[in-house]
Amino acid sequence: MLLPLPLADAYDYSVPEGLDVAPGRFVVVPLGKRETLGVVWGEGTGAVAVAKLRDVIEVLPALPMADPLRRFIDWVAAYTLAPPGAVLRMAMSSPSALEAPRTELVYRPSADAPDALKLTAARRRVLDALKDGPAMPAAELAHLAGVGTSVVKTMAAAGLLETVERVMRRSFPRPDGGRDGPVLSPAQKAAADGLVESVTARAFSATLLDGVPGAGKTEVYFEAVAAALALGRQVLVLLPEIALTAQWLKRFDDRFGCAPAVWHSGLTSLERRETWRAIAEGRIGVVVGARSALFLPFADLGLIVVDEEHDGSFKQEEGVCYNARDMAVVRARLVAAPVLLASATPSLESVVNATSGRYRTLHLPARHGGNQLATVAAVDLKRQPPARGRWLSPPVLEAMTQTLAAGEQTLLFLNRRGYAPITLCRSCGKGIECPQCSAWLVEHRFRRMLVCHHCGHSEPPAMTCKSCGAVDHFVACGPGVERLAEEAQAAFPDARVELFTSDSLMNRDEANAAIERMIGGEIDILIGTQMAAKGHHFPNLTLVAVVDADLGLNGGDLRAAERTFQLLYQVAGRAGRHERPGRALIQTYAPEHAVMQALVANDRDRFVSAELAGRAAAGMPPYGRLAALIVSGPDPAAVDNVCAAIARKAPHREGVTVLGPSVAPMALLRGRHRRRFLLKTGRDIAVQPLLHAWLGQIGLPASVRLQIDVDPYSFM
DNA sequence: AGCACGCCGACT
DNA sequence: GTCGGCGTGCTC
Repeated sequence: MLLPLPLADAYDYSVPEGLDVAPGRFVVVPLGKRETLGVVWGEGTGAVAVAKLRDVIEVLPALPMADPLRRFIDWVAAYTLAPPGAVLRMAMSSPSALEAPRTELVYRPSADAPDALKLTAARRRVLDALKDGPAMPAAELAHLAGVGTSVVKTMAAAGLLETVERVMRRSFPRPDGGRDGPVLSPAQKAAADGLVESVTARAFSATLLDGVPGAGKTEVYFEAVAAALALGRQVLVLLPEIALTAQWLKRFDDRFGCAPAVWHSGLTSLERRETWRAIAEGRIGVVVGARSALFLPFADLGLIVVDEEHDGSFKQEEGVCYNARDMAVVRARLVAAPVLLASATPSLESVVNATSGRYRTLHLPARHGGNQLATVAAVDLKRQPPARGRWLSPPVLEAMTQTLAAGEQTLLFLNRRGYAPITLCRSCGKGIECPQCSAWLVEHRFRRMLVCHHCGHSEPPAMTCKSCGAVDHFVACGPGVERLAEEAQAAFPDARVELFTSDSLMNRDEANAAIERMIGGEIDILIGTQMAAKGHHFPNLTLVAVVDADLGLNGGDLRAAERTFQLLYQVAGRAGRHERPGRALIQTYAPEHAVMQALVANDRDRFVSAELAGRAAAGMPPYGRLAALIVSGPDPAAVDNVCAAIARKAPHREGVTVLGPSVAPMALLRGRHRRRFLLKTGRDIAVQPLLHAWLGQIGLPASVRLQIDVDPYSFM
């Protein structure tokens, strides 16, 4: 039995006579003093003494976990070096879905109905209400017939009605794949035909759909969704959580006549349970979800779409470290279904897979007469700096003035929440730090709090400096979106300025309302973090200003340039997506940087080739493999001891380099001191056996954790 | 992940 | 004298 716990292996149990424990069955087993759920994984190994084995308590009536999903769990565990049970846990995210579903009593006329003439008027109305209709619960029936429930109950007692127990299930509307889609351009049509073909082939294939913003990628993959629905198969669409917006759902509804099932962290336990079950029973046609949806128990998965496939949020960096984009390809292979990766700025990994022929590529050029790409210009902050203590440069202010005068909208993009990223004491020069992390506390004026963006610690702003005791000597340094809003409002007192961040908009409804206000023209200047930049189309938005384009380039990690390019390309693409031409202004201290040059020249491909050449020369992904080891614990000395042991046993092999230990950029996180190793190997070396052999020899004190991140995305 | 066991500080 | 804090270790 595999238990959804971070145990090294499956556990063996004895099976009492008469229990059906076919592989995949969900079971309840004893574990220590408690009971836990598990899944039958296969025959026991015999490694545990028979005397130690305990009996399976119960086999649950739930549908068994399908073979491809079990193989997927094993595959992910083997690849990420996570305990298989930890991966299983992600596939059992709604344990209550395994319990026997709740039932209700419903009433229908009994077969031997007596002479209707002998009935009272009330009783006749009850029978009329049931005529030709479905059986229904007493309350509903009584309401419909205009009687009390006691009439229904006595009729049942008298044998006029009979009761049936019916399982209560939430019903999900079936998206209609047969509806006519929009008229596609010839290029869209060609791409859509290619995708439909791979869906009907009912075989594994991987396709990269590469198209500029506004080229109509969604419409194209909706054709593939329709084809899968026509075959009666299920579809999974993975989106970055932030891009799962009301606008996306509306487009889906317009195309298929109803909403898809959604899967994300915000669902209630009831929603999770009903959705999970309906997916397992094949009653749901399309699921749109964040990365965790990859582990849902699809009955008959016929297509996986990973939209915005380059997005870093597909990478999970805690617990089981996996990249949902890559694992989606694996899952598709195991269920023999096609997978589609879509992006306007494909990841370098996908670009290489496409050019090597592992993925098929479909290109979507910009549509004729359709959306014009914004013209992008860099503002050199060395030559045209903002006024002291301000963050908007003269060219940006000038462009905003013109845009306002034209009655059009501006987006100021700054990927920094809060008022100011650092608060300094003017007297001693020290910044206010998080007590648990090596990070500055960020001032949030909106919430009147100092907040750590890494661990969630927050404290009210103090008057006295903890370092030197100076009173009221604090000064906010650097811009956050809240401060930018203040500046924009001061510069344009008559403009309607609004903040669009996860702090100012507490939930989905508030965010949707803000989007509606923006679309409805009730906002002149929108100020936002990447939340505002992803997945929204604002028809009257014609100016985008990137306030600090260099932000993502600092730190200089492997993907800094790639990430910055992808983000800014996407942000710039927000401007002028309809009839109006748009422009994007990018404030930077490094206008000569390859990222800025590529953005200004709108030359994505040249940037990608240059970046790939650099990666190839350095033996970095996608041309080499990386694995990160993060050693952490509350006691730095204990952490260093473990690091020393790891370093001593480091493999010495051709094509294998071990870097570290080094103090992690986030040297302290949630009170744990952190050190990092980086294992770098050639593409042809399997890192898992290497890591297994290496780290298997390391003994860990209980307080020290060793996290393995195969294919790391960030380097914090 | 739970849950117990175990060894050191403030309470009836 | 105990209650209880969470570090450490085990569960087929």
